[in-house]
Amino acid sequence: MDEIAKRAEFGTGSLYKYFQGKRDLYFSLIDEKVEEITRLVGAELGKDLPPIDRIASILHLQLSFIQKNRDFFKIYISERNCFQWTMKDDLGNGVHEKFMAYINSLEEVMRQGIAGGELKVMDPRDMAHGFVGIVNSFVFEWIMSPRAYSLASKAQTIMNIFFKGVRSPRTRR
Amino acid sequence: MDEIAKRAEFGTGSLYKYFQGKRDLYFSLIDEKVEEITRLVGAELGKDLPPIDRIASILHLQLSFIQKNRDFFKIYISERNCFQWTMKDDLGNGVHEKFMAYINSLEEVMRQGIAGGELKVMDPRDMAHGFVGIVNSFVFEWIMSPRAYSLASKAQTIMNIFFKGVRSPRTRR
DNA sequence: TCGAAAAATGAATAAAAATTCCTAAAATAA
DNA sequence: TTATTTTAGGAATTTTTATTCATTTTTCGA
Repeated sequence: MDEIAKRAEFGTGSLYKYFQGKRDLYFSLIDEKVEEITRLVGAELGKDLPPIDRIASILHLQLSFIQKNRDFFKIYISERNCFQWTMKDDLGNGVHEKFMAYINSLEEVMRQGIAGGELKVMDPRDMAHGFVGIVNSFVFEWIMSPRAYSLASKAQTIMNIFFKGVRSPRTRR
Repeated sequence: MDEIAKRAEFGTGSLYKYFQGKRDLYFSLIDEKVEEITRLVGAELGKDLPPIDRIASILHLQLSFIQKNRDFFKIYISERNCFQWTMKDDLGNGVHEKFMAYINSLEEVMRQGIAGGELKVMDPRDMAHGFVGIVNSFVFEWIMSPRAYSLASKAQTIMNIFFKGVRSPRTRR
């Protein structure tokens, strides 16, 4: 808290005027950003697009948001998986709930894609998990790396793997 | 440390006979398990199999290992992404290096698959990242959930998404 | 069985870090 | 301008938790 106060050019005690305590401060920051990306994705979902384009546009949205907020995502990624916090009380729970809401929206998009015949008949929740998994992995790699490339440039690769798979067509019976 | 000692039925001080300190204890445990799975995967890579079967068998190996060590992976998953530790010193670094070695092996398998024509021509590193991403996502979901299903049962789904993608064939031009 | 060496113990210590709270500064109203 | 309320500051306090170390217990060879 001393260090945060110093960097923010505040007195240590002043932090406690704005936040209940350390955890509250921490989760307020997380929540603010999560709220922001949630709103953006929500707006995108409002548009009437074919499922595949919808997924593509959500993907672009996310990648560019992450690229613009790289320091935040360094924290968020580790947070999302940190059970110590997540489990303990409702502060962490809120973040987890927003992530679940996101998965649910994705699942719904997948369901529409299946209904419309654009996507294979498969559990839409599994599809959603597969998708976020691929995305997370590229995001994680990008954050860890010395960032010599643009994250957004991976969008096409992600789409290709997720929609078309990596197996060569000529091996298909 | 007091709590660990209590649960392990040791005196607090005794822990310091076996470990340098808290971090050393922690990473020793992580390292032990990571070593174990690394050995198993290494043995599997030694076998002479076609790339796709190879990936399938590594996947099965991993999923059943994770299923058998669920409490450990609860910790490991959050660890792998926790920059606070990872960055700080060489204890955490060791774990990260072993993960990278795993990615490198996967990349090599992908490369062979491309050379043999079974897999599409695509950056093999991207392929490797896509694969671990999908796997991680299902593992994460399984660990978080009340575990009403077997993790190993997701193997086929993972293989399908990764190799064949989710787009319905009939939409392909 | 005895005695020396090794191992275990946990209360005491030290270090780190969160929170409080009293004082000082700033803002606002009369 | 002065009085009053509100906000900021940071040293002091409290809490937490890792580590130490003097003491006890166990082990094991003679």
